[in-house]
Amino acid sequence: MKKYTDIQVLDNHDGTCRVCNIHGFNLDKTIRSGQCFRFNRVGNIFTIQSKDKIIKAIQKDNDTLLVMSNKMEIEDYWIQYLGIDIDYTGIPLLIKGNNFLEEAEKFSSGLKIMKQNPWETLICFIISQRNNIPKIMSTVEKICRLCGKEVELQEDAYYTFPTPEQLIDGIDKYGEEMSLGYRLPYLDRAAKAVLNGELDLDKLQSGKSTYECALTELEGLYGVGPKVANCVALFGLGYTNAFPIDVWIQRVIDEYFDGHIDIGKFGEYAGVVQQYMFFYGKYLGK
DNA sequence: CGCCAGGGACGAA
DNA sequence: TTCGTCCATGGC
Repeated sequence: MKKYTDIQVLDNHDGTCRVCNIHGFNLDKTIRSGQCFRFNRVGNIFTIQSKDKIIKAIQKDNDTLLVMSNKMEIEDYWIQYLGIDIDYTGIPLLIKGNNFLEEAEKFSSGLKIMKQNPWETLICFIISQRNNIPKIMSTVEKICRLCGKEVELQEDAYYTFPTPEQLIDGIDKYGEEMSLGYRLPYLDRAAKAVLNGELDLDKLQSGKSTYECALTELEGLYGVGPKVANCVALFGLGYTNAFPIDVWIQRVIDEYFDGHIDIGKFGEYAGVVQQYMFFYGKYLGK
């Protein structure tokens, strides 16, 4: 998969930067397509958090983003995090002739697969089980508030995403108060596996391991099945071929693909196609 | 294989 | 107001 090399970050010297040549990247579609759960939108201003970092971002036009952060952090972290640098021009050829996918691609244009922090992605998608997006977001916010550290931005208080250690301490301290339900032991055991070195998420990233290897490792965790493992592989580990199947995707497959889809032909873009199906299918569903 | 387990938000009825 | 459903998984 090709990467854009001409994206420019221009410092406005007022605490903000302009990110130019973003090749049609759409912030709203990307953030609100159900990949990430730590954001807040007021009008066209998105506040986005990852680990201990935080930005405010506004889409100015098709080719420009205004981001409140420093140039280095935007270049080294947020552009990759938001998936702005990945070129999807190979997709139209792969879905040619399939009416549903062509419509979905049109509807989703500018939506990118994010490259989130693996640990954060794992915890968020364990929490996502059998929950809807508003509930996932409030639960994630809650574990950050209870277990993370307070940080301030423009006189507002925010909370960092807890480290494995902080999460374990928080679970000991607050337990059921965290309203995690049956997911509580899943989170506890995942955090302990990372802390004691049993699970090295960094080594599972694309380029350092394989999709099959990563999936096996993830599914070995208590409370992690194929759905969550594929979400972590796709949104956190960089395996764009991962194809998580949730109730929405299953509904789309049943309704528009006669109950079966051959994802092999989408190759490394399978996960992107899946996200188009999710985003468009959910829109059609309501 | 089928069923059940926390819980809370949300929309349909 | 009640009821079904929501980006699942493990235990039985």
